[in-house]
Amino acid sequence: MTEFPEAPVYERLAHLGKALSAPVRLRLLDLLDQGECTVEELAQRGGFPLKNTSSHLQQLRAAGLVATRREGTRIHYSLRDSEVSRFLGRFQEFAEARMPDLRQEIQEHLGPEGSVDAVTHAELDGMVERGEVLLVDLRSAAEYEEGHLPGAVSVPSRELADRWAELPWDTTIVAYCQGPYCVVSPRAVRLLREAGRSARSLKGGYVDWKRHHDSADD
Amino acid sequence: MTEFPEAPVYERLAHLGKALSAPVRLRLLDLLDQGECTVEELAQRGGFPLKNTSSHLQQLRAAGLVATRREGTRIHYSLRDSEVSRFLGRFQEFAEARMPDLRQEIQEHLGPEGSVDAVTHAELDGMVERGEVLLVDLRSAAEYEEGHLPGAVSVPSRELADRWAELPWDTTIVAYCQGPYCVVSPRAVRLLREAGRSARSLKGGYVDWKRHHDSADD
DNA sequence: CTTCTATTCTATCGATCGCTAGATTAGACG
DNA sequence: CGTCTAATCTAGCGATCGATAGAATAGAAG
Repeated sequence: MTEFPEAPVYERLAHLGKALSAPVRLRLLDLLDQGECTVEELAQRGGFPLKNTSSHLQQLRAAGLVATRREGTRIHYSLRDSEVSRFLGRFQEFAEARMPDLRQEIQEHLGPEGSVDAVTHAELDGMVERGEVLLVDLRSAAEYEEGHLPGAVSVPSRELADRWAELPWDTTIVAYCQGPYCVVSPRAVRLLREAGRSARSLKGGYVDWKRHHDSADD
Repeated sequence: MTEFPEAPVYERLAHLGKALSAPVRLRLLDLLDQGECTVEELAQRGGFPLKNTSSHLQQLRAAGLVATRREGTRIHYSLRDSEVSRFLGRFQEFAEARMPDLRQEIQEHLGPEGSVDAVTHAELDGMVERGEVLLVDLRSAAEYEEGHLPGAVSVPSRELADRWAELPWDTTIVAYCQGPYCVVSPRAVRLLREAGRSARSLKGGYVDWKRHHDSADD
């Protein structure tokens, strides 16, 4: 390995880069941004093998990005503080801004409902003020309990197909799911539109909203 | 490799992390933050083999972090825009904030003159207003020409030992070098203090100053 | 103390990455 | 057109990393 005077400092800096250099770890961080989770929950939600997940989490811990809390036999992981969440937001924003293939990949992954058609935070604020919107939280009941947008109704995506008739017809539905790369809300919007409803997806999902609203408190 | 639904998106995001996961690349980015450079200059300043440097630079280019400009037979590299510089600043700040071993390493690397004793930007602004400071740029003449703090005098560190007597005795000397991890200015401050001068190092060096002053313009 | 569960530790394999050295391209100069 | 220089491309080696499976730990429950 090449040696240069400042090497020790840059090697430690590179630890942070390494922590952010594996797709699995980036996904885990986004999952943790939903709220505290056990290793098992993370493995299940992310679709990773358990042992693998554990190992990645420890790397994230070594980089100072996540914290652990023991409760009985379970270990709960969470982002170490809200700064981590904000940093992740900036990291993703920065990456999207200068990697054209990433932007394209996101477009393809989400479809138009999740990207170009999505409601921005500024738009949402205006719509909420004018009372012309119903916020629908598509995540699991557990995730909704951990925290959700003010005024949002919990309709887990699995139940949406059976329950969309309950939703009022006189307002636009703005649906959101976990985060900016989650396909759930774009899909739900497509379903609702096919049912003749006025529906849009919230840009960035819950995570992105939280990132912009944690700055003040916490 | 583990496959999960959002994998393609997170794989691309991980490209950015990978770009930031090698000490050499992080050093190159900081060097480029001084201004445009040819591959050869970078290799020389960083102390890396030329071919190695070229290869790393191309990875940075693939990640959208640096841009190239051809001029005759030489190729000049530079940060792609000032956003990159700001992002790097945040990356380093974030890493320092949550990796205790990194902070410690920096302390040891720079000594007290470069860390705890250093002048912050806010302090410097006040000192400049009151006219009680002489700014000394310790970098090479070429780097000084590329850009420097307003009012700074160029005294390349090699010449300092011969020229410190020229510097006025009635003001505090604030010396700066390339960046936050550069040992040049702390060393210079030590030398000047041993010569009975009132001297301090500028926290973060030229790069850090530039990062905070490019936000407005550019 | 034993048993059970959640998680981590250890060892191994294959893939990737960084470093090195030789061959090659792109442009400048005579 | 050949020659020179700067930089990149290619191939090979050793080190590291991620995935996997078996062994081991820490705490809860009996």
